[in-house]
Formats: sequence, structure tokens, C-alpha cells
Amino acid sequence: MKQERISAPKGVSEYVPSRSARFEWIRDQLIAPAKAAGYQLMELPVFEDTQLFSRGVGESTDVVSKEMYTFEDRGGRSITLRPEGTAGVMRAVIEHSLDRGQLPVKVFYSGAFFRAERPQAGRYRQFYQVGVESIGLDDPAIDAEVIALADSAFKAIGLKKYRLEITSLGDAQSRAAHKVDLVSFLNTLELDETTKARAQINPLRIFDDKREEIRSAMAKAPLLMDYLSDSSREHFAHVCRYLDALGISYTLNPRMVRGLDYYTGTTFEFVHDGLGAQSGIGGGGRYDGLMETLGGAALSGIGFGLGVDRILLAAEAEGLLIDNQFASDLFLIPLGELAKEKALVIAQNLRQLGIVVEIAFGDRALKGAMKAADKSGSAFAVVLGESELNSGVVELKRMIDGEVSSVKIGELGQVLSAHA
RNA sequence: GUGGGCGUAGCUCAGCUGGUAGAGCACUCGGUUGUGGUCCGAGAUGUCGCGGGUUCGAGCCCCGUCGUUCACCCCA
Repeated sequence: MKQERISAPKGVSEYVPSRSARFEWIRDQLIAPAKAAGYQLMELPVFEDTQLFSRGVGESTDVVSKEMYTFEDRGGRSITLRPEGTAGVMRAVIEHSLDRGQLPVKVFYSGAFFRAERPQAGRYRQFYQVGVESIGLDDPAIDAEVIALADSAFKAIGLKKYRLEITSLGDAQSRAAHKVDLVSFLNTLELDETTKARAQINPLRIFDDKREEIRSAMAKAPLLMDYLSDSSREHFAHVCRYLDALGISYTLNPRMVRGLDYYTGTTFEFVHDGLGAQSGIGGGGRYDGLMETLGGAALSGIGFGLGVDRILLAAEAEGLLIDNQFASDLFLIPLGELAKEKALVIAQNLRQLGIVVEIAFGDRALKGAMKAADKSGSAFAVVLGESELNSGVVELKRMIDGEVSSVKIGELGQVLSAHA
């Protein structure tokens, strides 16, 4: 009886062959620079106590107020599927007292995140992020290093059409002073009700409005950059100098707004212009008060989150991905029952040497099996039949040009390793 | 949450003013005994997203619904 089909929940991103190989490669490229800089893995739960986000990310943010997957578990606890990574990392750092050892605590994470938004190009309800956090030190060189980690990952992938926007949100005093002037400036504007409501929650949001009339009105608005305290200004100047030294280009964007409440000081965003409306491929910044808010010590930190799905989309838009990078080294074609048994053993031995080996299963005709070898993208193919089993010698066929050479079965490992 | 576009074979799509479904690619097999990529031949595959309505008759029209997509909003 034919059963009704079940499909994936609305708006999730999922990766199956052959595109999954691209996803995996992109994700690994994003992680590599962090590993090379001594950042260590944090593997955390995808669900947390709801309070972690309402308190950490901020009740007033859209992420918390209307985009979280929140539910009650069987014990009556309020649980939320993580909408971002930083709060969870901070929770774990505090819980495991990592901040009581050497500082900074340098960690990275990679995994799925959840936001109950209306899906759109590059926006999914379950999406993937690779992130990094460096916690405990205020050194502006760390800000530069963290930004460089993301930038070098993008460069390793080959991305060209992206840019880095950076600003400083200053310390608490800087923001308080600016807020007073910004609010009184906004009061001089004639805003519609919904915009007013947005300004109530976070006046900085109005800088992000896409409507032309609002943009031009905001041209004269007071900028937070002009309200920075001496120490904030100096910190930011150092960050810029280090970025210059690293040869990382950036544009100052004093009107940049971030959706998470915890950001302070250095704040940045990577934007790609081969994508649609969802053009941010990564972003982050410093967060001075977050750890304390979550019951930990008063330590500062800085980190970023990179959108793996969007970066994959960006790489595809730039035509950067070649699909045969996971092709195997050898495709073994057994003919007959005895050969099949032998093939399993040969394959196992070769794989132990690090050679990627596939076997033609299903007793197909030789022609079909060769076709499968071709499709697999294997570098070499070997037919294993009665005569080969008797002589112990196989014809190693190089698929790219069809050239064959005789090799003893016992020496396949050596020969193939030499080619790899 | 709001608004627009679109749902036909695994993929990309065609299907005349309503007359019970097609192409290309991909897939499988074959073109004399055990060697792929080209060429030739043959074959399999669809509850035309789902539910209802109009009609003698609906893939084509109407309503609903689900999915998808784009934008707003928001952000990775």
C-alpha cells in the first residue's frame, strides 16, 4: 500500500549529494583559519533554557521577541532552539569555569541554528553557522585577529565580491550620551506609527531603514562615532591600524545596526553582493556586558557568526565550486563471485593506506560498471576477473586518457599512493 | 507577521481559445565473448502539489489549502 509522503518542515535548508560536498567543503574552509589560530571546538546543545536568550540576546530584539522556537518540555521547562551561538558559548564558559584559566578563552563552533522567520533566499528556519569567540581580554589586536579569521576563510574559498563594514558602538557611556541626542533628533522628524514604535525599542534601528525619505532625513542624524569616549576611540583606532597592517580592506559604516543587543565597541559585518536581500554572510563584534548579564565575571569578549548557507550561495554565485574534489582514487570492478569477495578485501587494505576506493556492486555488465567508474570521477579503474585472480596482476587504467599499466595486486597501494 | 510570482517525469521546461500528457538532459539495457567518455537503438518513470467547485469533459477556469520563490520586516 502506498503511504502518504512526508516532507521536510517549512523553510529548512538541507544538503544531499552532490551539493552536500560543497557544503562540507565551505564549512571546513570557514573553520580552518580558527583552528590554525589555536581556537578549540565547543560542541553545545541546540536547545537551551529560554532565559539564556531572553536575557543574553535581549528581550527587545526581533530575534527573541518573535523569531524563537520556544516550547515546554515534559518537565515543564521552557526550552528554546538556539537562534544564535554566542549566548550558549558564554553560558558554557561560565558553567565550566573556562574563564578561570588562561585568557583569552578561544573557541569555535559549527552547527545548526533556528529562527521562525518567513523563509526567503538565503534565509532559512534551520540554518548553519560557524562561529568563533575570544573571551576575557580587551586587546584590540584580538578584534583584528578575529576579523582576519573570517576574512582569510573567505579568501581561501575564493570569494571576491564581498566587503567588510566596520564601526564602533563604544562603551556604555558613549552610547548613553549619543542616545539622548539621537532621540531628540528623531522627535523632530515626522515618522509613521510603526517607525516610531521601532525607534522606541532601539533608536539606532532607524539608521537601517531602506526608504529613501527616511534615509535622507537620517543623513543629519547624530552619529555614535562622534560620541565615543577616549578609550573607545583609541581602541577602535588600534583595530583599524591592525587591519591595515594585515592588508584587510574595510569601509567604515557609522550607521551600521546590529540586531543583537549585546554588542559594544568594535562591530562588523561582511556583506556579499551576489546575493539577494539577505546579503550578510557574517557578522560579529565585541560584547562587554554579556558575560556578567549571564551571571559570570565581568569579562569582555569578541566573536562572529558566519552563515554557511549564504556563503555557499555566494560561492556558487561567483562560480567558484568544482565538484570533483571528492572523487575517489580507484574504482574496482569485480567479475564473478570469487572476484567480488577478493575485491572487498583489496579495497579494505587500500583504504587503510588512505586511498579512496569504490567497488562496482550489483553484478552489472562490464560496460555499465565502467560507466559507473567514469561517473564517479575516479582517477583509476581496475577490472578484477578470473585471469587477474590467477595471475595476481591487474591492468590499472588511468581514466583521464585510458592509459593502462600492469600492476601486481600487492603493489596497487604503492603505485596509487605515488600518483596521489 | 504583510504583500506579489510560481507549483506538469529525478532535473529544466513545453502543453493551442478546456477534449483523458510531451521534449531535452539524466537513468537502465543493447549495438556479438572482459573495459568508460562520442554516436546509434530500445526502455522505465507522472494520483499535472492537495481538496473542493463549474462543465458532457479540467493540467488548463473558479475557490480553498499546502509548498516554493521574491520583496518588506529581520538577520547568518
